[in-house]
Amino acid sequence: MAPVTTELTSGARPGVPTLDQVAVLAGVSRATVSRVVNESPRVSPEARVVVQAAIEQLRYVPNRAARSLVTRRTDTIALVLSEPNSQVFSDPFFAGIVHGVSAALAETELTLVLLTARDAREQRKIARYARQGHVDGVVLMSLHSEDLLPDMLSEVAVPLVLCGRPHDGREVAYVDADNRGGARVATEHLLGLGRRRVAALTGPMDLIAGVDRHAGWVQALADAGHEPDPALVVHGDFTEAGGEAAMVRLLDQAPDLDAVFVASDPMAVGALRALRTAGRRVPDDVAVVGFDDAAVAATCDPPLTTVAQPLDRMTTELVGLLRARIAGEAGPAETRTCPTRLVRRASA
Amino acid sequence: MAPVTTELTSGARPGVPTLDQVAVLAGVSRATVSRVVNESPRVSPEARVVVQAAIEQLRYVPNRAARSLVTRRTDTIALVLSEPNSQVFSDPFFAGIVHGVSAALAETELTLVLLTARDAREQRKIARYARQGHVDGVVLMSLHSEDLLPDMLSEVAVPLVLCGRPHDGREVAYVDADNRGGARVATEHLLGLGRRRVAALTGPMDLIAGVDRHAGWVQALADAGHEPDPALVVHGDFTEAGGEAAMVRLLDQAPDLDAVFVASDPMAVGALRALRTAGRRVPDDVAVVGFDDAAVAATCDPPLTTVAQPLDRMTTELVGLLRARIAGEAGPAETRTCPTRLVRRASA
DNA sequence: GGACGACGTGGAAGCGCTTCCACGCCGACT
DNA sequence: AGTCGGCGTGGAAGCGCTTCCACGTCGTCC
Repeated sequence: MAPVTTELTSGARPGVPTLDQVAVLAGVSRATVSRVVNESPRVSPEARVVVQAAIEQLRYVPNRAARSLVTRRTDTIALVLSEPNSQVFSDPFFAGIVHGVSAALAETELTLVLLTARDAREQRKIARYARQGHVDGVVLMSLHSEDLLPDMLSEVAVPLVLCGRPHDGREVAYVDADNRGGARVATEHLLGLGRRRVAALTGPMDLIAGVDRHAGWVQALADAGHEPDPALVVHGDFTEAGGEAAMVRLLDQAPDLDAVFVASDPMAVGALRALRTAGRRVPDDVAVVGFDDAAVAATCDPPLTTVAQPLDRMTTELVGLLRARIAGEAGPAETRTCPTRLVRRASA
Repeated sequence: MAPVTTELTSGARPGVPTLDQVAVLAGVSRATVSRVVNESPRVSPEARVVVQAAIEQLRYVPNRAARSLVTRRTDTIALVLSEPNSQVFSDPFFAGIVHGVSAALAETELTLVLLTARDAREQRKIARYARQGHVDGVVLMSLHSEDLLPDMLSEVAVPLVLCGRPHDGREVAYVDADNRGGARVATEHLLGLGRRRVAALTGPMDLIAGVDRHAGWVQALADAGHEPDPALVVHGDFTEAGGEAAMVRLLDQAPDLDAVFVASDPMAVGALRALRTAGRRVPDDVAVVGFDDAAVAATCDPPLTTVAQPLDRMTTELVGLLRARIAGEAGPAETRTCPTRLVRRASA
């Protein structure tokens, strides 16, 4: 009897044993094996031991497709990077978020998959992926203003948390740094140094972080009674090369600037280079504050005063919010805005 | 009749229609719908039209778990980054590979998931993930010498291609740049410039790219009749900060050096900074050649002469090899070594 | 004109798993 | 001593899909 069953079910993939085979070997039913695997309390200690031995011996691993077909769970969450510019992919902030989320998940049974979408076509592919039930939840980052993914994923009704607040103020769970507050503090620091012409080298204005950091700069200047001067702002793209080019333009537009708030550290590194090339000393002639507190901020020349984001906290919140939503415990659209902190170094 | 069936099977997830519902709506059997979905030729044009309309109307998407339970395919491949140092994650080379593989897959029905493993525990998690049948194939990159993943994945018997040749010369499919040749050409270029004391700032020696690039430098010097001088080599870690520190050490060990081959562009940027700080002019006092042809190589000061790797070609080969193996067409352990190219700029 | 393929279709089995339900066993009550 | 409840267990259904097989229904060939 038993051998027949074994042969029948093991034929196709000898390397991958099934529940049945474990059950046969352990001399119990499939139901019991399943209970042991899923740590149900309704199993006697003896049965548990026997089954575990059989699992060990066969090196049994449950088939995920079969399991998720019935449980409708996958124990997988996706981190979607919606970014046409592949260079931004190597931005230390993204790397930090990916690293942090991955670390926050390490202790759990959840697996992280990273998906990238460079255009509408790939966005659709990702929405389909989610719709097909490949993942239990999604974290969306680097959202551009006209991004379709939030809409598409809402429609799919998959648990969703954004990294960065949404552009349109829609009801959706998100975690963000206090970009506006951080930029304001950075600018106030520059003003406190006695600088009168504080420029801004912003990020892309279709990224909410770009918008908010710009807004923080505007606010600090306004609070200090400064007139807004369009010559003092140039928009960058968060890359080092972009930062250098933008700084060149800024020096051209406003040769009398004596300080600049740069919306990201990679851009600030580029800006430092442009300033050096232009013969401006940092911080003597031009004080510089960056944003991110990336590794490079501590090692560049001069070391960069910058705004640190609490990456650990952000990623923990991200994962917490998403898990709560997956568990169905979540209220509507919880949000978390994490405080930033000015890190003083030599550049300002 | 029909309504009953519909209700029975649609109960749980009203938003996600099943094959049955499509079949009922189209007035055909599930088998026929399945054939249409899978583009089988054995369907009449009329049936096809009707079914497609029903699919459209219901916004039907096949359930991946159910499908892969029977087909034993997932249409997903994993790119595994086995790297404890999270900073390396933002290395432009990795970003380029991820981007390229993702692009090469864009035209196919395959989805790319990115997995990272920082320690043995996470490596085991990934092996389990593969063993559970979540992916059809795996690309492994950034392999350290004592990495367990190649062994674990071979055991799982999942189609596998390495990005970078294996340390132990084992039989396994891989794609790699001609790191050794590139390093040799770079060093020969330095020698051709008349430099006599050509140092090497290597990558980590537990990464095969680090080993091979070092070997190329050694070979070029040997070919030119130079005695090996341990003072001329320092090991770095592929990061900018590491490159800077290593350059400082190198200048200390060999103050008379007049050229340096740096095994990666981020390190070269750090090295340039160290050289400037030390008051050495580039290329006048010290000529510098990097490796990667990262974006930063063109924009740094001075622009970096560097060795370009054919990323497009490498990622195309990677995907091609893996797909062939998944399809079962592959012979044993095919390999591809892609030629590199010296890009001349101002630093050497 | 009758047998024979080819072709499109539907029925049904089964992929590996979870979970509901029923069953039998035991100790603890009345 | 008889009944009851709890507990561990096995049987069986069913998750949504693919695919084998059998079954008409044609057009075609001798």
